[in-house]
Amino acid sequence: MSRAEDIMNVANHFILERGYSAFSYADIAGEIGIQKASIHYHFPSKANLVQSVVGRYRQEVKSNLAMLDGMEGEPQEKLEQYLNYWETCLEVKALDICLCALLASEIPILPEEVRSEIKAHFQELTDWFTKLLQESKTPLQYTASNVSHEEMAHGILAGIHGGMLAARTFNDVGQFRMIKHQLLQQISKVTADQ
Amino acid sequence: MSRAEDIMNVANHFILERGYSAFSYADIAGEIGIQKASIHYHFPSKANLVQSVVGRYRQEVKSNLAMLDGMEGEPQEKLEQYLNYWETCLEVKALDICLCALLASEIPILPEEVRSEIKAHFQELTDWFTKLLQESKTPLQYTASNVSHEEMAHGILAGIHGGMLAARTFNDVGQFRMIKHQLLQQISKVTADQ
DNA sequence: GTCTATAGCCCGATAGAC
DNA sequence: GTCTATCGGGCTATAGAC
Repeated sequence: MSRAEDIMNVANHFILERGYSAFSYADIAGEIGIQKASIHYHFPSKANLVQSVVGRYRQEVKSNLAMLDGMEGEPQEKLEQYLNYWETCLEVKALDICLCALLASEIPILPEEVRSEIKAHFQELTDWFTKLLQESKTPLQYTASNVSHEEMAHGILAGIHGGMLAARTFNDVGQFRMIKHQLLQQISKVTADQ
Repeated sequence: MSRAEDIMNVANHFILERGYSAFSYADIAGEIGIQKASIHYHFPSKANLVQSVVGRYRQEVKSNLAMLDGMEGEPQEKLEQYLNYWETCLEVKALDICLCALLASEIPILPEEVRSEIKAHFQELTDWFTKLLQESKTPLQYTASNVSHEEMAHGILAGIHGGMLAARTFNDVGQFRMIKHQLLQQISKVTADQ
């Protein structure tokens, strides 16, 4: 693995732990065992480093969503897989939430390059949720309640982000599982006994 | 208004804008027109200052919830009023979200005094939502979907927090309004034509 | 590519005059 | 209560040797 990738991996970890403004080149250098100046050789500025880390994260998410798109299965099952993915991440380490959700709270002080990456990521996820919901051939619970596909997609994104923050705050994945269950019920099929 | 209150007001503003680690005594001093040392006279440490600001915020929320408790009206109407309150805050200024929701993303690096205030606030809000939902005499939409009162309460909190972050990220209250509508539909009464 | 050294600035916090 | 002055440390970023 290249040194640049080492740096991005460690940076990713420290951003999740401390946020944009509270992690430093010194943190990364100390963890890898190099000097701060060496990081500047690979990533000239902090804005550049974080943009690279977020860009890499976005690519990873995109390829995961494309993989789900290529699979058999109903739309709700794909959404469930996405939720399961994050549940597993939180089980391994409560710190491990969506990089963009974490950085979003620092929006006003982020460099513009990073801010636009975060917005684009949220937009992509919402579009993906919306497309999935539209693809469903049978009516889902929320459609009976005067909630549009787009509103539900935004509701899913907000629920996931809020649930991640709650799980992290209490160091308890159960907080996320409750949101997951509630969201999955909303997008479940309407059946006769309901 | 006392000097200590001035300081807390300005601190509140800068925390919402920059978060815990990126706001400074110098920011506050500059805004008010005093010296950094004067702030240390009123609030010995940064942890102490932020705990005071969060404590004051929690008191304010508590008294608002108590006011809603004392009013006539169905449980859903009280929840709607709470959502309307935040919608108005966001309309005035997209920065103005829940202080604890904002600080929650910095949980791992916050001083323990602040961390426990945030947890306690989330717990109080969730308890209030749960109590309201239990009080409803008629079945609500979510109860038809195998979602418990407690799960719905957590879903409301997560939705509000995620919605606030989205509205702030895009500087667009519409992002919050969609969540509000979706949540209100879930807690609306089950009627014959649905 | 990595190092040492350092510039230039910001930080929280304290001492002590007034 | 507010000030000036300062301590000891952090930060991003750069210059230049190797």
